[in-house]
Amino acid sequence: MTETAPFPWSDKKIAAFRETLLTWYDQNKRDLPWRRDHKPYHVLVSETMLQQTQVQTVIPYYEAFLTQFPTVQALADAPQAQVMKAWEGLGYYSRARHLQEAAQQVVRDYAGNFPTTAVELQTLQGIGPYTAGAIASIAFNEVAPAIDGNAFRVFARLFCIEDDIAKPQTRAVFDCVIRRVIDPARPGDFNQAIMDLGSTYMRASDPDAEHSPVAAFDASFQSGRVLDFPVKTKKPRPVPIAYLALAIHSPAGWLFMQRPQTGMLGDLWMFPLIAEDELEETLAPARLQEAAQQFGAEAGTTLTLSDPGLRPVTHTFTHQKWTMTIVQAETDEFSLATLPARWVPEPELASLALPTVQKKLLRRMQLLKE
DNA sequence: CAGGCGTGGAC
DNA sequence: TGTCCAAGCCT
Repeated sequence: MTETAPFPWSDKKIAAFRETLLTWYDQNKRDLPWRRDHKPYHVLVSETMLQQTQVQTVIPYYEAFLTQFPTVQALADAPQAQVMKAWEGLGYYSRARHLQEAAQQVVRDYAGNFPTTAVELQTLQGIGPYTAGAIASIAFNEVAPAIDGNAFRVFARLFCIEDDIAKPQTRAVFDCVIRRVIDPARPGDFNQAIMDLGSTYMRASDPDAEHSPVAAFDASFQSGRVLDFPVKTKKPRPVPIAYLALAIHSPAGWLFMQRPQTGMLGDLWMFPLIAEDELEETLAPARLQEAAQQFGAEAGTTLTLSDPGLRPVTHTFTHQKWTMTIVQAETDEFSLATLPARWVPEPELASLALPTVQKKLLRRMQLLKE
């Protein structure tokens, strides 16, 4: 479809689509925790967790998060470490930091009452065009599209839209189409119905377009090209990276470092890592000494290597594949340098926000169950 | 704009 | 094991 082509659906067809979609939704919508009410704070928390994350994964995190931080005020006032801990294992950790920042913005700039328009909502940290549209439509009945992966896929199929959804500029094409079709009487339900459709009959893999309630409106189905849509360029495969993970133990516990706020696994705690390409060969004791000195150990500190036999741990991220060789060492406690580092006794491991990759290391060392 | 940013499930 | 995917946002 080009920008100059006339809109392919008549007003009558648009009305029929809305009726069909919403009738199906009213009878078949999933019973999800965040559909119990339409409070903007609840919508914000759920939509943030749902970014690039499946419903099944989010449900327990959502329940626990709202128990711990029941109001936007409570989240704004909470210690940041507590928020990161609540996010542990969910991934994309900047979402947690941004979510709390947004709560603080609402408290500080809006006296605790959420702004009610998509345009204003987008000024809050972590809220982009999708989440703003979702909150505005669901909580405040604004006629605003909420264009996520489901909406891209559903409308690409309904209209056989060939534009590459991986390109940012494509959003405008879909925004234009959806504004034509969205039901102005029930924008929030319309957006959620599209998502339910996109996760059932019109899912990415193994779709069931034949039995879809909107099969009659589905141009890709009518032309036998369901799997040709949406058009989306593929992402590069993960780059392999080899690390040594330094598991340094003293009577005070294990040496952990807090990762920088920006970048991967920001604010979370891990063993110090050394990229293997920074090393000549395997880790000589002298190199371990050198590394320990960076954390504050004096030159004479004795480090005894232990348990060299652990198999490496692998962990794949979206864009990197890590292989980590664990180097365990025993030492006397030394005072840590200015780095964001701590000695962590084993009972306190549970109170730190640890990424899954760190938990894998601990499991391999049998310091964590499972 | 392109690329960075996690994790778990499905196949 | 590899590959792709899932209710995106930030820089």
